[in-house]
Amino acid sequence: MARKPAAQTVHPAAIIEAAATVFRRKGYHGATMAEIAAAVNLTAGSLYHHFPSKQDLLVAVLATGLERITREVRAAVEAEDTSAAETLRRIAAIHIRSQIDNANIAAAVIFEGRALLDVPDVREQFVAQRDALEALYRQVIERGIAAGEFRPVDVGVFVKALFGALNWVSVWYRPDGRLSGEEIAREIADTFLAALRCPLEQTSLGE
Amino acid sequence: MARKPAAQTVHPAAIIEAAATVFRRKGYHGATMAEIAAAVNLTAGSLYHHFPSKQDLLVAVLATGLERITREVRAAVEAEDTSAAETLRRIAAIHIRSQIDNANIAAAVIFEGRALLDVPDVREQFVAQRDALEALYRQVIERGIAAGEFRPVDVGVFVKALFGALNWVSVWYRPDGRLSGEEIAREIADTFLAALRCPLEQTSLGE
Amino acid sequence: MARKPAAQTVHPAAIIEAAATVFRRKGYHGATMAEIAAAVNLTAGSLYHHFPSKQDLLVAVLATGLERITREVRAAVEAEDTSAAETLRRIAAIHIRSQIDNANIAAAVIFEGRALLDVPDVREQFVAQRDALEALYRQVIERGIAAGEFRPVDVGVFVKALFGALNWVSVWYRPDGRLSGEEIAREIADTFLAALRCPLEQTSLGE
Amino acid sequence: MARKPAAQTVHPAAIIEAAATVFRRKGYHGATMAEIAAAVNLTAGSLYHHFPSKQDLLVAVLATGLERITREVRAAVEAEDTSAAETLRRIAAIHIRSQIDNANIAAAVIFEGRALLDVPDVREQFVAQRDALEALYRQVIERGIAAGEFRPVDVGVFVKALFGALNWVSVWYRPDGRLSGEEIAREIADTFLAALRCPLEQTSLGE
DNA sequence: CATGAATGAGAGTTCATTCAT
DNA sequence: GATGAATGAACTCTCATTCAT
Repeated sequence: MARKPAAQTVHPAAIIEAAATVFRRKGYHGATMAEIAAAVNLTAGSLYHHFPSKQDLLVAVLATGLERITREVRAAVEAEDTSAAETLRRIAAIHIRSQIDNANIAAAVIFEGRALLDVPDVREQFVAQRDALEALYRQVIERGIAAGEFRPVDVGVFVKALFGALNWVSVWYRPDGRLSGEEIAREIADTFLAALRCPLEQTSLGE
Repeated sequence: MARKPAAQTVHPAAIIEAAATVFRRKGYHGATMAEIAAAVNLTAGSLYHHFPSKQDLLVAVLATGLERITREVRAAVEAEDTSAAETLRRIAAIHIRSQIDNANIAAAVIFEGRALLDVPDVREQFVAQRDALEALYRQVIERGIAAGEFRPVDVGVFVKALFGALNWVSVWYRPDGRLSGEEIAREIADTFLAALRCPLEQTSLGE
Repeated sequence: MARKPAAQTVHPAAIIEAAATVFRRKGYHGATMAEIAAAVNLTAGSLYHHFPSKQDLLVAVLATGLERITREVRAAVEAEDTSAAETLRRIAAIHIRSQIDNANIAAAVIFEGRALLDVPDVREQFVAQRDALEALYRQVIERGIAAGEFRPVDVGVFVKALFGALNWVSVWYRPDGRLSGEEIAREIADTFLAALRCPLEQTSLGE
Repeated sequence: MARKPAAQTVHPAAIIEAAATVFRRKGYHGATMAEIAAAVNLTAGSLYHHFPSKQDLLVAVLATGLERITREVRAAVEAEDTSAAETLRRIAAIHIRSQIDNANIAAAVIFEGRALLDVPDVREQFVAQRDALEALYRQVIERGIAAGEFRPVDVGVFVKALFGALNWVSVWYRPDGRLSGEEIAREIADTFLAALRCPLEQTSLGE
């Protein structure tokens, strides 16, 4: 009751990428194992030789995405060879490049993580990893403020706003758009750096 | 053996709110008609007396959310009684208040619209409505730049960044958090206004 | 994506009987929900309106079978209007009639209970019910011995042997066989009663 | 990266025993080739170098079990060196020892044979083998009756009852129980022998 | 209008079986 | 011989949807 062998070996990474692609297009619950499998020329059943469940696939996607960007951002943050402002530029560039180069996985991290939130087992790890990434951004802002490089802002809200602005790129970026990823990163970094350096008087003066 | 139906007439708005709540928690595909129905003390079958399909429910949720915020934002934008800066403050406050007061519907607008994107019929309307809202923000920025109130920025990217920062509130806001919605709105508006007013020289000087 | 209504209401008892029938023919694991459903003119999905899972169906079958026979046997045992020997005749008749009249359910009790043994939740209840039935048989034997009606035997083994002999009927009985259920019951009761009354010397003399 | 295969040649008998073990625990349909294979340190695929199908495994298990006990019982029956009573004692002991020493295979013979009943090919052979065994028991009873050693009983029912009592041991026997296999065998043999020798009057006098 | 039963189309998952290595 | 990857069929269970009552 079975038949044919198949192509070459399928790499886990390829499956993760395929899963992310489908998750992005359909959402976790809307995605089917068959569709993911087809994307790597497998049947649904065969997928189970590589991942024990759909949920594990999501976990793998999220972990991959978070690890990748966290590693890079951490390197930038820990390389204390430069000013906080320049560090912020760098990590904005990393963040956006990550969203463009690994668009599917990055989008899954942003939008599909929620599907794990009611699974206590995995929830913890995911939330921890996500918070760790955010903490790195917070660290940069705080360092800049401590050094007098930035004006004091509410770091909590500021970092969330920055995160929101950067993550949102994943929603609207189109490869054939007007601007490249670098340009977008520069614009966004400019915006937030301007906000961090601008003398308070200018800002708080309402009309 | 059956009893009289307990509740009075069910208002469509209540169903929409219920649907939004479930969509937010489970995602559109993860939500079930039974769960939505239960939230308004109905059974799945009864829901069909009010909405012809699950998809129509989503359409209603999204339309409701977008109309509500668009109406308010439009009023603020068209009230040309004040500066662009103040207008931007106002719409930030509206945007965030909307996300807090109608948290479920707002979240659905942001995260579940995607589920309609592969349904050509509805897609157009949703995208149009969404773009119309964004156009209002763009309008404010452009007016401020034209008036010399703001420094020239890349309006496209700037508005997306602002949108991202504001929408992201829906992800992290907790009613019992440190800051109120107004405070959050003020902080975010401050940030973007600072960026819009800051003399370019300061910003563009890298290290 | 759905269609037709159907016949009259399906009684849970009918589903339980249908399930027992299929369980008997194919075994619990070999049985399919579709097959059970078909036996009551339903589709597999519809079965879930009546029983939440296949396992629950088995639980219901077993509970039904055990309750039915236990109730009858208990009545016979508690009716202390007669000798132990007569009581034993009566419960043998009940046991076998139960296996003939409710052949499918009875067979399930005997052969499919095992499928529940690795489900701790249900295991307890099933084992308890089963042991309670056996205890009734034991009670009869013990009463007879205490009354001097029966010679002393190892009650534990004796009851198991009796149970085995009676249960085994479910394996070999054919409605079109040479003997009726009553006749079979009489033969088996005769056998075990003879054993209980025979002077020990006769038995223990080997050759 | 792979290592040398660890084990020496796998004996078919070991696989049969492993299969029986799993069959007993899970039932034929509940058992998986992977689980059976794992029990002999193989993978599912490798099992097919030894047995062409799961069904063949079951056939082998049943045949092994039936052959083994049949051979021993036949030897005891054909050794006409003793009385029918003593022969019956011997075969009861053999039957039970077989169920204890080869508990898994014996249980499979009793409970899993059913899985072959809808496979015409194999059905015949299995049923024939099973009936042949039963015929040996019948032979002993008939010889005893013919010799006047036993009172006349309905041989058909009597043998089924004996079989049931003996087979049932496989359900309840625990190695750490109160009685040894020999003791159980003696008790059961005592019971049936008593029934066979008891003067009819004693038994047939009901109340 | 409300309901519950029914449906049928999957969805995720399992598994016996095959086969290239 | 052994292995692991692959397959496809089947299975349990879910769910949007329909409709008689």
